[in-house]
Amino acid sequence: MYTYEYPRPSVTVDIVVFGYDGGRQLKLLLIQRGAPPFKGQWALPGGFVDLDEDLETAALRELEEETGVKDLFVEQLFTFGDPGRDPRGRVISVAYFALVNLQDHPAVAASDADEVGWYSLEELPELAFDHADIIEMATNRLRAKVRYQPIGFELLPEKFTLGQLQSLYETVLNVEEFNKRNFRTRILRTGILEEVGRQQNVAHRPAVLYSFNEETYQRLASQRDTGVLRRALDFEL
Amino acid sequence: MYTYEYPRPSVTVDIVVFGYDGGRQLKLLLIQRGAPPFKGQWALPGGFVDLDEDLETAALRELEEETGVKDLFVEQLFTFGDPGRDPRGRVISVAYFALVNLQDHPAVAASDADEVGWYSLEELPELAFDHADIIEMATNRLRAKVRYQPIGFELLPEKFTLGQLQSLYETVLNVEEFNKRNFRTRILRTGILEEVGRQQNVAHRPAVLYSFNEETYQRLASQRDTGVLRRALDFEL
DNA sequence: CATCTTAGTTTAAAATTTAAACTAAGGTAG
DNA sequence: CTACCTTAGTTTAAATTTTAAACTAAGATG
Repeated sequence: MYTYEYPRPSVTVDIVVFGYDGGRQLKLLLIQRGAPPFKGQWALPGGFVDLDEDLETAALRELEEETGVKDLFVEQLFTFGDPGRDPRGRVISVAYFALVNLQDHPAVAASDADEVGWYSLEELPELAFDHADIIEMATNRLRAKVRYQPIGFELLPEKFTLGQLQSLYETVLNVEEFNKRNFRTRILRTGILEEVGRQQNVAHRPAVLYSFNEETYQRLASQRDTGVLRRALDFEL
Repeated sequence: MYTYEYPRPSVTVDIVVFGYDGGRQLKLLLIQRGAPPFKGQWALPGGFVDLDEDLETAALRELEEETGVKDLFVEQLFTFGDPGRDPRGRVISVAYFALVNLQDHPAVAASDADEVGWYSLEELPELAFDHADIIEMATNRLRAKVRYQPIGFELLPEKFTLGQLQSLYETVLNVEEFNKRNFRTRILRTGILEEVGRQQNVAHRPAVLYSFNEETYQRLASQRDTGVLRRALDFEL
């Protein structure tokens, strides 16, 4: 038992993981709760923060324990602290936002006796706690961020074509179709893509494969020259 | 005394308040700590969250208690939770980011026996805890945000001239001088400014006074038409 | 070898951005 | 009352960027 002079809240982490499989829908990683409260309902992966553990570490640990997913892009989203958001008492949750490509992280090893699943963002089940709010904020963040930081690459496999990249942007931004020529020109102009080969065995002209050049990106970003990126990623809607 | 089955961290809020007085430097609101740890050193306003109180409410309450400043623009910045960031034990701090104009919130009523002061952002004293990191992140957020959201208005008095607005942007972004004609054209094109009179008793041609039109802004922002704003606020550096 | 599908280019018209030279409106000093 | 100082604000033409049409390219398949 632990005793303190003043009352203290519990602190948890929750993690919103977006996945992309090349289709027209983004996916979201959810677990089915095996214990009360909200037993049987779907929720975000997450759990209590250990006292000697960094917040981001806690989020990644809980994610791996509950879903087997690891090695992915992650950043802090927002801290949800409404009194009353958790029926067990005052629970403050630091929410994280993560991106992963489903090719490289396909199977999800269920553990901790909870079910795990990838849900289409447009067809989510009823969610526990205030997790619907957290997901809404994460979705807004993704849509905003994709327009000024090259985070889209986190959702694609190591090597990808410009067509795949364009489909991803169209999916994230929920847009019918961008102008192909201009998408190509804008993206390539930034210099953050690197040619790394060609498609094999496709029943049409094989596309050039690209990979994301982190080095060039860091140079652009640090030079305060983010205008190049912003202008390139700022598609007409 | 309060007893729990598992150990719990303490949760605090800290608030980074930027002020602007028309000069070439942004100001930051700091308090001098009256109690250990870091007694006598300067720090951000902040304190412990009450158990039945919203996080933002806690930040605003602590700010008013410690500095007398209230009624200002505020948003969540980031949650700092490194084990070891506070010598008293595990303390997780939800940091907030705030903007205020110094004309309307000039005097700062010291209370709680601490000293209070506005410091130039370029000449900060040594700071307690990890508050230097928090301030650095807040400054980056301000510089990034000013380019795609019209938050600059929060730092100016109700009525202002285009010259004042331009000076503010030059100060925030640390830029010598923007092109006057283009600044004017871009800002006015958005329609978020409203003419509300003229300067009086100035030794030169009196400028038109403007105020921020929240309604137009909301309309633009909700229409997903944020490109108008981004393009207008995206100054060449 | 014709045909299908997706990849990728060239380019001219339209739109926007840039910045130079200019005019305007007050106060102040003599 | 007039010349002059300071800052406000405009007009506009040249330079640049964006847009989107019509086109060519490359491989697989039957």
